[in-house]
Amino acid sequence: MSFEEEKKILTDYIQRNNLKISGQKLKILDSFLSSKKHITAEELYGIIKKKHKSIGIATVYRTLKLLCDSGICRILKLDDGVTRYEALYGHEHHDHLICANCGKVVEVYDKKIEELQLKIAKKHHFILKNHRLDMYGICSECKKKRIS
Amino acid sequence: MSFEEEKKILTDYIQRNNLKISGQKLKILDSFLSSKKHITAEELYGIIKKKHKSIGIATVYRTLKLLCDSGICRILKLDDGVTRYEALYGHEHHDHLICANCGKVVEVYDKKIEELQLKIAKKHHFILKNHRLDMYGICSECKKKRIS
DNA sequence: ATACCTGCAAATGTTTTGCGACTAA
DNA sequence: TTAGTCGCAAAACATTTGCAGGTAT
Repeated sequence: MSFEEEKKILTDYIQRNNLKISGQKLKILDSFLSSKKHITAEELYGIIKKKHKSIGIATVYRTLKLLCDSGICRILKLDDGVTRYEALYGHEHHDHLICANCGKVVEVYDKKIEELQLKIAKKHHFILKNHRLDMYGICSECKKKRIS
Repeated sequence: MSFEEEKKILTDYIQRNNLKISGQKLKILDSFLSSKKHITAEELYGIIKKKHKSIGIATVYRTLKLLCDSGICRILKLDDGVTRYEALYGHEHHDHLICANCGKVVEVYDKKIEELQLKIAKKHHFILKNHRLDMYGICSECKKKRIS
């Protein structure tokens, strides 16, 4: 896989902010983009460590923060309390439908809900920047298993 | 202030589960209900410690968990990463409009949004249990101060 | 009496930071 | 050359747990 577009976003951001590119940053970016959605720092660290044994977890944390700052990903906190990171580029805004039993996450989008949020914000004189809508329920598979 | 209703909920829950009432639990309940909304364990601990110097923070955590279990409050995690607790009794469901600059939280409710969520869940064959909608923006005061 | 509860301190788990050596620009 | 970066270990936090003594039922 090649992630030229994200790489460009990152290097542009790095140059604009007088930072420096490095093999570690690119490797972390690559592993992050190749990974499943909603990955934790520890999970990503585990993946990268296989190829690049000497890397430190501090570098993973530092780079994930950099990726967020540059707009490549965003932080996602669900109710389990662990911080996860979600790729943003080429990934339209969406909300989450989460199975409270098996943890499955479905990404959903509803234009009307988005509009209603803008309306609410306007009513309260807020300039809406972003939002998070996480819906918790029981998915059909878990429902069948009668676990709930 | 008296919080007889919440006290009853708690003592009922305690009796049903063969637990024991204690001065600490009641003091923590009282301080929690008297406090501002969306309090953290540390903040609550600070408040209680003024009156009841010997209390331990472990007891605060244990009691907040008990309050959640008994339905008096619920956990609320915003993007700042700290766990907050929100009173539920006499407090209908609502969503949050949060100022990304000053941290102000406005509680909002929109029936249509609630309905649309049920519809989305249904479409994906989920039984919706609950949800969290947090909208982040800039409030009118901060907007005026041109901080954003 | 018997569980449960408490405060304390230690343990845990996650994320951040200080540091000396290293490296990109 | 000179910042920024790295890996490491230590520190910083938030939260949980083990324990020995105390307390409600």
